[in-house]
Amino acid sequence: MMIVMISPNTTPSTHTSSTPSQEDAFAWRHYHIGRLLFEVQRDFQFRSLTQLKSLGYTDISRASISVIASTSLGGTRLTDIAKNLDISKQAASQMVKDLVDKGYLSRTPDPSDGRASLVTFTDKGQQFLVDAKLGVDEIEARYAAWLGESTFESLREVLLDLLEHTQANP
Amino acid sequence: MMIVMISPNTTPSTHTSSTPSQEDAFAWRHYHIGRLLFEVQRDFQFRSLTQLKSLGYTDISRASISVIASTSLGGTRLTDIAKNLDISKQAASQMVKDLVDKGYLSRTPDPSDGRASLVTFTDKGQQFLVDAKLGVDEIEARYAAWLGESTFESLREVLLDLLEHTQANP
DNA sequence: AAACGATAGTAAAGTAACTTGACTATTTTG
DNA sequence: CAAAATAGTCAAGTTACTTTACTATCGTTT
Repeated sequence: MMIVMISPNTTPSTHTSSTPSQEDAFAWRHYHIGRLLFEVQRDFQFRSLTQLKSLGYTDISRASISVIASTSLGGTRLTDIAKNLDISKQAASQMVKDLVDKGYLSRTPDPSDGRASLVTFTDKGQQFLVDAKLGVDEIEARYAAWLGESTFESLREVLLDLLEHTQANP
Repeated sequence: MMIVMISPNTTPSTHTSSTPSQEDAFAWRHYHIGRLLFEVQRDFQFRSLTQLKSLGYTDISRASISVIASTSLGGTRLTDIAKNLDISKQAASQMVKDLVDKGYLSRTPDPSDGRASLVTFTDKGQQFLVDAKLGVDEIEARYAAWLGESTFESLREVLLDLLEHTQANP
């Protein structure tokens, strides 16, 4: 499979004709890949959270979402959540406790290890996932409309490819 | 100008042959654009912070970087930093105070407005920007090596294009 | 089988990065 | 010029963490 992405048809930003200023030497600050990723990611997060609030999920924060995203339907150990989010076990414990109190998650003893317990979704938690997908789909449709369907899908694949490399080379 | 990005040559993930499970209905969780952006962005942030620490910048946090990124060389008002980061003026004030105490930023009265002051870079702050670029360049080179130069540059342009749309449609 | 180090998790206290509410000093608007 | 808006501060509270110290279970070694 080969997906071809045509980049936006902008004129190259050579900056040669305009008045040179001190800022030019630091123009990279505004266009480096980390910043672009950050800004776009933040836009997505904002839109998603706004949608969730409009659906009545007013008790869900960014941190909550990151914990929920680290929890798989089959159940996930606290330690694995902590590792995945790169936070301490205590921090993960507190966030999970909060989401258990709010009714989205629950904890059951791990049958294969007496020390561990598995964090799982409650019915409410699974319903949250279903509802969250509505917002995600809407945002993706919006992005796809802006970029074009094929460019958007290619963006997804390139990010996935990049992610595989980053995970293989920590 | 037209840049063509060839997506990674992966087999399409149809998931048709493997054992269907409850997880399949929620597989979108792992591949939606928000998550991919988040994970890649976090990788970038981690590598950048690691590099900065190795250069001796042990007093710079993620939040510090976001404030520094919101400050322009010509000087930026506190209010604008707050708006840009979508945090309260008080939070921005505290973060700026911290970076002033650490010697990266300074505040000068705004000649055009008696209420306002401009946040600017000290020499140490400008040196930080120069040093930070080293890490950014290194990470970008790494990403480009993984993706291919043209795909990487196209990724940058697509993100920039997307960002323009998100900013135009808040 | 007892001892030992590693692992899963908790408890409690402290810190970083915020928010909210109340306020002052300027500036802009009508 | 009065009124409303804006730029910023002060103080107190909250969220999302970290650090230090600890218990319980597990796997391994001898």
